[in-house]
Amino acid sequence: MGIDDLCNTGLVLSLGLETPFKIEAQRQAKQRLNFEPSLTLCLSGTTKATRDEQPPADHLYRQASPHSHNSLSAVSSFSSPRVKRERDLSSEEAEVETRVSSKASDEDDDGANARKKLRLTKEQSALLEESFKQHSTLNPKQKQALARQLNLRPRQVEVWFQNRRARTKLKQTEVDCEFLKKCCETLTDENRRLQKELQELKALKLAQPFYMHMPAATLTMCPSCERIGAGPSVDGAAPTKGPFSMTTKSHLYSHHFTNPSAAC
DNA sequence: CTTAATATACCCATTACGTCA
DNA sequence: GCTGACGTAATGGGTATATTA
Repeated sequence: MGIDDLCNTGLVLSLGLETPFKIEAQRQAKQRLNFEPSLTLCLSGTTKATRDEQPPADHLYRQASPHSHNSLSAVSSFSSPRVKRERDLSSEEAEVETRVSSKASDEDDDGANARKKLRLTKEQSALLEESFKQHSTLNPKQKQALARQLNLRPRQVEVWFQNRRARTKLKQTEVDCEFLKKCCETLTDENRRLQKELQELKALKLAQPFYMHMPAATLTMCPSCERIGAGPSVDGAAPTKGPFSMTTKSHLYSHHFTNPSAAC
C-alpha cells in the first residue's frame, strides 16, 4: 500500500496515434513526426479493407480501363476540378452516369448545370447500410456491383461510403469526448483530494519537533485537530516506521480517524 | 536501381440542397 | 409562405501509394 495505490484510480486514459483506419494511421504517423496525442477512434468490430488489401482488384480495375484517362492526363497532371471529377469516372462509370443524369434531367426541367441533390430511397439507404456493416470500404468491384444494384453511379456509392465513414467517426469522437470529460472530472477530484491530503501532511511535519523525543511507537496523531496523542495505535497494530501511525492512503487514513476529534 | 510523372483511392473540410419544425 | 436548424449528398483540395516510363 502506498503511492501506487493512490495512483491506482481504476482509470485508463488511452491516448495514442491509432485511428480506426489503417490508411489514416499511416498517413498521420507520417505527418506527425512529433507525436501529437489523438483520440482513438474505432468502429468496434469493424475491419477496414485497406488499399493494402485491395491491390488485386485495384489492379484489375486499372487494367480494365487504363486508357480512359489518357486524353485527360495529356491535359494536366494537376487536376483541375473538372479534370479530377472526370478522371474519377471510368468509361463504365461514365456510361452509367449518363444514364442516371439523363434520368435526373427528366425531373428537373430548368437546371442544366444546377447541383441537384439526390435523396436516396429507403431501400437504397438500407442496402448501403447493410453493405457498410459488412465492410466500411469498397473495392472497385464491390462499388460497381453495388452501384448497379442500386441504380446509382459508382461515384455516388463511393461518396456515400465516405460520408458514412465520416459520420461514424464523428459519432465516435463525440463518445470519446464525453468519456474523456468524465475522466478529467474524476482526475480533478482526485487531484483536489490529494492536494488536501498533502496540505495536512505538511501541517503534520511542521508539528514534528515538539514530540521528536518521544518514542515513535507511542505516537498517534489526529489529523483533524493536529494534536498528538501517546499510546497504542487505534487498531492495536504494531507501530509503523515513521513517527506517526499514519499512512498516506486516504481510506486507511479515514479508517484510523473516523472520528478524529473523539480520539483526542 | 533510381527517379519523376501519372493514376488511383481515400480523407477532410466545406458547400449546397432538401426537409422539417 | 418564410426561416433557421439539421441531415446529408456532393465538391474540391490534399495526401499516400502503386505503377510506369
